[in-house]
Amino acid sequence: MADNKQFVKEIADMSADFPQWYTDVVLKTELADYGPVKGTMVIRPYGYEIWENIQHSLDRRFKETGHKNAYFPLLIPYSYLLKEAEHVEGFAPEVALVTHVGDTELEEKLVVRPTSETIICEMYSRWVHSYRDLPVLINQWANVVRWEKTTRPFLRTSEFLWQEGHTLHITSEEAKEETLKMLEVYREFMQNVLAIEVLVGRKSEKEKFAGAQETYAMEAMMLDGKSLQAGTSHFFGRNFSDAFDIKFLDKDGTLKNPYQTSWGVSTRLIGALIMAHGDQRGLKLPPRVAPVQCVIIPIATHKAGVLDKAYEIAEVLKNAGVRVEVDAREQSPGWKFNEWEMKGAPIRLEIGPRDIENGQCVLARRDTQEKSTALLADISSTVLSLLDEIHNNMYEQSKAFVNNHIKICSNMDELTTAINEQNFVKTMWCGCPECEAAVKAATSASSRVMPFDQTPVGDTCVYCGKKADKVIYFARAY
RNA sequence: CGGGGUGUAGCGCAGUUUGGUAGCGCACAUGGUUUGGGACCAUGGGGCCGGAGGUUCGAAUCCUCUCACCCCGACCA
Repeated sequence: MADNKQFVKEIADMSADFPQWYTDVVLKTELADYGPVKGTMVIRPYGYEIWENIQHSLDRRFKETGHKNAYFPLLIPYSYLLKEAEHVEGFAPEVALVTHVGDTELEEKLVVRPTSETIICEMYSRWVHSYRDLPVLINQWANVVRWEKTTRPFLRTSEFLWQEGHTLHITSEEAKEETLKMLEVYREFMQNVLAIEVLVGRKSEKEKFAGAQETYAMEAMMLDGKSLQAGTSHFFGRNFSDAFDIKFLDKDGTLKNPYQTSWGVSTRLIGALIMAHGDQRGLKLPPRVAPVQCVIIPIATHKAGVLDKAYEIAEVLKNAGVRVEVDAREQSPGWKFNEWEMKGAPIRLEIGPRDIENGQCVLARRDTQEKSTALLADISSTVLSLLDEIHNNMYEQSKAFVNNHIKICSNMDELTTAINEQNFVKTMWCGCPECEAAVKAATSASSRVMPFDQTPVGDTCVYCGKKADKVIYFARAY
């Protein structure tokens, strides 16, 4: 027991020092490590496999909604960035520039993409001529570079991996529909794959993407009550198609600019699932992205038949589609139990001589720490349904946590208290940027989203007290 | 970019006040005993103490300057 306490001490106390807990978990579970250049991160195999699972899962959804993947270049002429005014202003301070090749200075500087709107628009302008070419529904999986001043593994790194969808449409309505459709794809993915409850809605003018007409986002609540913007979907109107001269000849014989959207999620989602699901023992991975869904710990491996049985069970589970690993290392079973709990494997299967005699094994679930015995005869169906049960339980917990930490407030006193007590605040806002900024100045909580359900929770602005008709969430954010 | 903190073995730390041969725990290697919640014994390998300069007979320790990283703010996915 004393040893166990010492183990727990290896990870910072979650409630006392959440940021340090986060960093400890990332490093000790080998999700990632720091790169040699400030702000860069190495995604290690255990972390990368989570990303691959996220990718596969999302990619399938993108294709089901009619999108195709493509790949655009990393380097973009600097002049492209200048074409859309708000976009430049938003990104210029943090773009990395390539100015030299060897000793020779380039005629035109090149931008290492911070996002790909500009180059994609340039290419679209060459490809689109007729209404028959629309809609264009393209996604790319890529890395982008944003030279942020402060960084943290997965949450904010100088380079990160993401996907960015870029679509063109004939009508504004169709583009808006696409914007909301992809937001819903993300929301459904968060619920059914990452088991995270999110708040979705529209961003305020201040919080919207540089160059967008409307930005929609999903916000996930971390265990410290702070919000993490987990994905965005933008309606651009014709801002970019105008700036980049994308034109098509419509049925009526007139030249028009198409309407455009973009939407993206990044490796930040890995940060989200760490901070939405973890506990004092470390990671708690949602089963549908866990690299190892079921870890098999053989007990007393020196006894004849134990290891063979472990591999036999692994084979059965693998054939049933379970991501399974036999941990045959020469550590003690207890050591492995703790390590795999820290690494967040949803199910641990213990198999020893006693079990083999009885044709059973022990299953321990990570989410509740409960242990049960299961018959080997139908182990795959037991494990599969337990994985689903764990997923459902984790999602329900996430949902309950969010609901318990949303406070409806009608004035600044209530809001300040609620924010300081690590809650999201649901309140009314008059819509003016001054009130929004004032709330942030007073509490460091920023506006997150205006939910689609605008059922009023009051009728006066939380800051100025004047008549207000917008329901909005405020929270401290990552 | 402001405020705070930390750099000594792979990890966690002691040693710095008061200068005098670089230590402890874990991990690692070998052999043996163990194995159902972080096993034990024995032996062993591993460091020019973040870097540069200075003071000194002598610097992990004192002085100056730097660099890196972490945290909290401001800015952003």
